[in-house]
Amino acid sequence: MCGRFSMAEDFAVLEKLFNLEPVDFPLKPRYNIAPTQDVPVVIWEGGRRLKLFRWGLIPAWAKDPAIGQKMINARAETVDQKPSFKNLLFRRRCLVLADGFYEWEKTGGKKIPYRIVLKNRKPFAFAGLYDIWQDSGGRMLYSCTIITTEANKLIRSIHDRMPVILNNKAISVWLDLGIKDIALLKNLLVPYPEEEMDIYEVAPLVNSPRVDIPQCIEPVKRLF
DNA sequence: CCAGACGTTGTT
DNA sequence: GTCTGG
DNA sequence: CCAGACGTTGTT
DNA sequence: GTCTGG
Repeated sequence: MCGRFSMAEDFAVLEKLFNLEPVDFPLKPRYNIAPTQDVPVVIWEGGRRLKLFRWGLIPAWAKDPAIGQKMINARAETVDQKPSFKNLLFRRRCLVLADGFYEWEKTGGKKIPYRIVLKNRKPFAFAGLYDIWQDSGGRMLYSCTIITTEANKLIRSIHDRMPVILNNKAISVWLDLGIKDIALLKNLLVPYPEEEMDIYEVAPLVNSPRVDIPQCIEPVKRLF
């Protein structure tokens, strides 16, 4: 699963790396992003546009936006079958930008946080879906979900699910809403190669969603 | 037909 | 135990 | 995802 | 909106 991640990179770097249209708002570095918070996403609007959407998908038909707290992930295996996601797969695909994500290893009564990054330490893109919800006053609320798949060998050591990360080629396909071939799209929703990733233990201070400081992404230093 | 749910994860 | 808030 | 709250009444 | 259960 993916229930927490980081995105501390400057937007200028993201512009260059992902070929974005000029970004006209500042991005604060985030070391511990939790569900219900705004996350940087990219959608196609005559170019790759960076936006901030709320994490936790609130479907257009929802009466209570609280449902979004349960929709932080969508399973790749069933995303084309679930009523909540099926249509979005064709109409509202997005990227969610990150530079690392957290998974917790649960053994016995203990819970140890780990951070997973790319070996090249560059930001990357999760495969996401979004929707637009309107409150009673007609105010639009954009929200998104991150697609998950089975864990690769590296991550399987602590957890059996991981978010889908798209390489450059897959990013272009995912953002092209002209592409509606389900098989083609689902082929993108696979585990990222473990040989291109690193994993390391971090301090439990990351557990609290209120803590959003650089120490969240630092490796735990052992005393021996 | 209408009513009611619509999700994931982990654990048991 | 389960739900809500971050 | 984890942390933290979880209730009512009446009074200010 | 769309699917499932009754």
